[in-house]
Amino acid sequence: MAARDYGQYGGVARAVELVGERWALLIVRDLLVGPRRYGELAAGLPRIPSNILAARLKELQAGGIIRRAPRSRIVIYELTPYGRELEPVVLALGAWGLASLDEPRDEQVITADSMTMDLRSAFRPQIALDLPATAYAARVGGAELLVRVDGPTLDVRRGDGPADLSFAGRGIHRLIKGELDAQRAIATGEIELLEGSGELLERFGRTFRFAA
Amino acid sequence: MAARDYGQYGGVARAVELVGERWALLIVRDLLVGPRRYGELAAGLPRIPSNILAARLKELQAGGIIRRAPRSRIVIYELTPYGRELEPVVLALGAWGLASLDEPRDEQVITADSMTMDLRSAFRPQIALDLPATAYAARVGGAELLVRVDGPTLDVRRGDGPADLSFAGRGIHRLIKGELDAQRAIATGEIELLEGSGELLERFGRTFRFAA
DNA sequence: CCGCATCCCATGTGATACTG
DNA sequence: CAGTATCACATGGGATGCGG
Repeated sequence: MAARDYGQYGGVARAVELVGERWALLIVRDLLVGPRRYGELAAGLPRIPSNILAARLKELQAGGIIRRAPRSRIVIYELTPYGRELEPVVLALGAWGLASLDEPRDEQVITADSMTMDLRSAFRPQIALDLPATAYAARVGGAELLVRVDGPTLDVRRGDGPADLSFAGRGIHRLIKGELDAQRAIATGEIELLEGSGELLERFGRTFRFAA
Repeated sequence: MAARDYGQYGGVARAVELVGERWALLIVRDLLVGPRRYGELAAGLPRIPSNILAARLKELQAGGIIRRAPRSRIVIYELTPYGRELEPVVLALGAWGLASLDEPRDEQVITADSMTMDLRSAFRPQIALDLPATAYAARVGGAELLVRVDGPTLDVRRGDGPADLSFAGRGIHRLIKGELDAQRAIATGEIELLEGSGELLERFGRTFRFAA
């Protein structure tokens, strides 16, 4: 049950003993978006076997990374303060991984929490500072996100709502990476504009951009 | 042979598919210190089975993270530019892991490369800026490191050499974490002063400090 | 030697089924 | 809903072998 150890004494070895097991960092990623129930985690990690999810949750608790939310009638998992300190790690890892993403395969899902963290990884506060506050509604796969940018602050939440620009499509990551121009994305149908102007999609592309 | 995938399209999932397998990040950690031969990697990862090391090296090559150094008669592994972009990730992960390190168990080894990255994780350039240039020689376990701090720059290399302070002992991490005061470390023998003053050990402790 | 490849067994993982 | 139980299978660990 205890994570297998590497026989080394050092920061990186200790870290991978705590969160290096398969699925562990994806659980942490989703919990960085917010506290989640067991079933929500399972839904956000469609291919994780339930016994593995249960085992990881125990290990992460034993490691002091997550805990069951106290004084809550239902079971809710949340990060401890120490677990929350993984945020820069996960954001950096996500940014690094974004760089080598190619086009999504049909079998690959894009979940709300995953997309949320990708947007956080790619968000450029300095750029957003000079742009007017904007609300975007994005639909990708089954996930609906409401993305509010206001100066240097970013707020992403699930669900729908009023937005300046509403769009859908699985080409969002490639737009963020600069591989896909906003105009072309609309022209080829890789991104479908539901409401709002193409200019706002360009603004989105400037606000969220993977910095090589 | 291809890393098992998670069925998700996103930055973090992609990243853990590339470097999430057991031992992979420790190999990257050591290669961040410098190019290494197969045998050097094996020596720096004492408990890795040779077949696993061979498998990981292939996977990391396939992922574009490492390569065999070109125009070299002997086999040398080094990071690609993309692999080198993992440095902030590994440093952040190392710093996070340092926070939950307790005392080293006897069976745990401290390797030169591991210690080097821990020092990089804990180095505080702003603090060092106001301190005189100093050379430290540290011996911990079997590893000998020559640590040169000059203003905001840090240089760590293996081996011995002239130093202002020379010390040994397995208590260095706890000194860095502030759990152990320099005076006490000397008094209890957790750190043995070979050459130089206790004041220099305090300077070391201020220069390398894990920032919670 | 160095850079792996093979073999065998223990352990971890994945799919499915099941329970309080 | 929140997990256990079970079992087939893939992967990891340790020892050993082997060609260049």
